Parts: sequence; structure tokens; C-alpha cells
Amino acid sequence: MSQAFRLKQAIEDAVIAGEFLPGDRLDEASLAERFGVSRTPIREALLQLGSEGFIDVRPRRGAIVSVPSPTRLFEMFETMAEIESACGRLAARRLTPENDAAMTAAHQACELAARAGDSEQYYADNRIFHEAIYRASCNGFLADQALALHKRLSAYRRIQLRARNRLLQSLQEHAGVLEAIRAGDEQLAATRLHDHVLAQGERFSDMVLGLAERQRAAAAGGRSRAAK
Amino acid sequence: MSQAFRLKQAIEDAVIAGEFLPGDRLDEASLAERFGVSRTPIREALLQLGSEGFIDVRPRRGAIVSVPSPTRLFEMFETMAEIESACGRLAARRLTPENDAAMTAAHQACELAARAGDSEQYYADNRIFHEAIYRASCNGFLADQALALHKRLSAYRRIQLRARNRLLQSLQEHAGVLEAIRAGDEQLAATRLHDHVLAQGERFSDMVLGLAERQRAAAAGGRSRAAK
DNA sequence: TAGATGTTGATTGCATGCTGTATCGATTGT
DNA sequence: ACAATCGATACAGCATGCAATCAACATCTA
Repeated sequence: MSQAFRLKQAIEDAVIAGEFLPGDRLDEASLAERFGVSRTPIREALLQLGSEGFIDVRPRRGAIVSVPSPTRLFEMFETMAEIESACGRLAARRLTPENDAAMTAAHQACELAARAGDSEQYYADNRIFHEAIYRASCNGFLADQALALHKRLSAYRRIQLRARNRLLQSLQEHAGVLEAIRAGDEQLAATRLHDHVLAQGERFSDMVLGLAERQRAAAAGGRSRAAK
Repeated sequence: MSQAFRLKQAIEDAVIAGEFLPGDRLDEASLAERFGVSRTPIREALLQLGSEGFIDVRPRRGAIVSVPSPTRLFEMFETMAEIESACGRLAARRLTPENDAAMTAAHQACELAARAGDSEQYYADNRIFHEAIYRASCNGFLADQALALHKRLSAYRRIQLRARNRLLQSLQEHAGVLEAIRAGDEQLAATRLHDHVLAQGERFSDMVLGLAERQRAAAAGGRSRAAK
């Protein structure tokens, strides 16, 4: 496989894993040194990630992990809610035993993580659960689109799942969604998924302003670190 | 603005304009010569278009304008239907006088083109009408996603609008959508847009097999042209 | 004659070097 | 003392060159 493709995955994974935070600078030279390749494949990887919205490539000014405005972030969550709700509706209509099994297994994994209060584990299993719903729509393209957006929002979802009671509430919402899909109730599945996702977005509206505040503080205090 | 960005737009426009058809090879050297630049910015443009799904970049085998399988194509239309329907629902909920005016103007332009039987003009005005609906959702991110997918499907929409009575039927469906949005009827707007888009997809199911047939024939007969 | 294998040609993938621009700091003038 | 302008440095953008790989064609064998 080509270097650029591997690097794209590696950088994307690093962003999803929280190694690079929104606002962090991604300069070509340091990444090239870190991965032991020249600047060219790094550039190609960065440009692709830019097209997918993970990072902002500002002409002549380098790439940074994208920092959507609060408004934009809410729009992204609202869009996620619409897409997930479409997945849920189709899943309810077309559920197969295999997809049912996959969703159930993922839900049980979430339950274990939630009871243990392990938010990192829940974060991972939550993604598997949602991906199972996407696949259950029996529309591979829609599932790909949903997963891409899910990844883009993962940095923000992670922060938000830190609150412990949110874990249990999220789990309960998952159960409701699963129940509706199993019952073949398209409308209910769509509504519950919509609310489940949008709840995150709304819970976020509060948090975002605080985060933006911290970002600005970090930017002011972190100049020396970046300059070093 | 950077060369790569301009080239990306230029190549994308050429694909949308039908200058490059699905399956056509896009080799770096000829594009570099055509645009008078080196291969590097061409490569960067192609990789970005690949990330956006316009073209397939097969490792070590060059890029071609993507040729989705009939199944994939139907999935794309179904996804488009879901996303447009979400736009319509939000537009009905949030309609402003400015957005109303934009949609109405676009609809009237469509009407002129349809009555004249000018399918190329209708193709252009149709896109403006749909884009007006996306913007009317008052969700910039959702609108961007919708427009990106609309562009990806434009090659197929164009073929299908060639049938003359389809123009008038499409126009009538537009009128119904607009009416529902104006009335603030979210459910009706969503349903009508969903059906409007999916009708294209279904009308396509027939056509796709024939197209695939022609593609194969062209590939067999066109080898010499490609080799020349 | 048909199939398989080796070789050649063409094209992609990556590295490196140079140029132009943006940012940061210093110096000068008000 | 503060602001503005000029210069230096560092980094992105692009071109070019080389190496690796894939595809096509020809040749050889069964």
C-alpha cells in the first residue's frame, strides 16, 4: 500500500485517539521526520484529510486540526442526527438476523463498559454500536457517510462522555433505539436516534463555549511551546 | 490561490460538465501538459478529488472517473433522497423570506427551461433550485454535504433529464415541494423531496444496466483510442 | 493454435531542491 | 514609549529526477 494512504490513516487515527487536539499545528517537516518519509507523501496525506474535513489546510499557512466554530459544530451534530435517523429508519425496515446480532453484541459491550464506568472503553464500544446501526441500514454508501461524520465528531464526543451519568443515560437511549429497530417501528427508531444524537449536540452547546475559552487561553499561553 | 486548488476545481468542473465521462482515465502527465503545470499539483488535485469520491485513485494504476456499481449508485441516490428530505424538513421549519425568494426564483428559471425543452438549461437551473433548498435548511454544514453529493451524482442526473417528459414531471414535483415548504409542512416537504429524488434513482435502475452494457462495449471498442 | 512466461515501455510513487510568501522581530521615526 | 515599516527566517508550494511497479506485447512451448 502507498505511503500516503498509510500516513493518512496514521494521522487520522492519531487525531481520533486525541493525540493531536483541535487547533494543533501539523507541519510537514516534523511529521516527515516522525514517520521517516519525505514531505511529499505527508503533503498528500494532509490534503486528503483536508478534503475529508478532519483538518484545515490554510494556503501558505500550514495545516491544523480543524476547529469548527460553535455554530458549525452544532450544524455538524444536527446533520449527524439526520443521517443517523435515516440509518435507523432503514434499519428498522430491513433488519436481518445478522445485523440484529451485531447490534445486540455491541450494545452488551457498551453495557459492560458503562457499568464499569470505563468511559474510554464505552467510547470505543459506542462507536461499534453506532457503526452496527449504520451497516444495518443495508445501504453501504449511507453507512460510509455516517461513519465518516462520526469519526469527524469523535474528538468532541469523547470529551462529553467523561461525565459518568451521561454514560448510563446514553446506554438507556441505546436500549430504546435497539428496541424500536427490532420492533420494525421506523418512525420511532428515527425519532429516538435523532434525539439521542442531538442530545449530545445540545449538551455540547454549553461545553463548547467553555472549550473555546480554554482554547484561547491555551493559544495565548502555548505560544512559547509552539515556538520552541 | 494555490495551483492544486484551482486544478481541483477545474477537473471537477470538467467532470460535471461531462467532458470526462465515468470510466475515463485521468493520467497525470497529460493533465499536467494540458494545464501547463508539473505533475505535483495535478497529483494533489487528483488525490483530493479521490477523497471526495469523484474519482477512483487505484494505487499504482492511475485515476479514473469513478464508475459506481449499479447497487452503489442506487445507494447513492437513496442517501441523496434522505439528505434532501432532511433539508426540506428543516427548510419548512425555518423558512425565511430571503430563502423563499431564492427558491422561487430558481423554480421560475426551471419553468422557463422546461417549457423551452432545453434540458441543458434545466440541468443547470435544477441544480440552483436544489441548492436553494439546501441553503434554506439554515444548516450550512448539511447544505455543503448535500451539494457535494449532488455534484457527485450530476453525471447521472444529466443523462436522465434528456427524456423530455421527465423535465415537465420534474418541474411539477418541484412545485409540490415548494408548496409544502412554504406551507411549513415538514412531513410533506420531506416526503415529496424524498420521492422526487428517489424517482430519479428508480428511473435509473433501468438505465444503469443499459449504461453498464454500453460501458463494456466502449471499453472493448475504445482500447485502440486509449492506446493511441 | 492457445496459453504461459519473460521483457520492454510507460506511468505512478517518492525524494530533493529551489522559489516565493507569511510571520516574527528589530529598528527607526514620530 | 508606541507604532509602523523593513528585513530575516522559516515553511509551504511546485518542479524535476529517479526508482519501483504494472500492463502490454512478443516469443516460446505444449
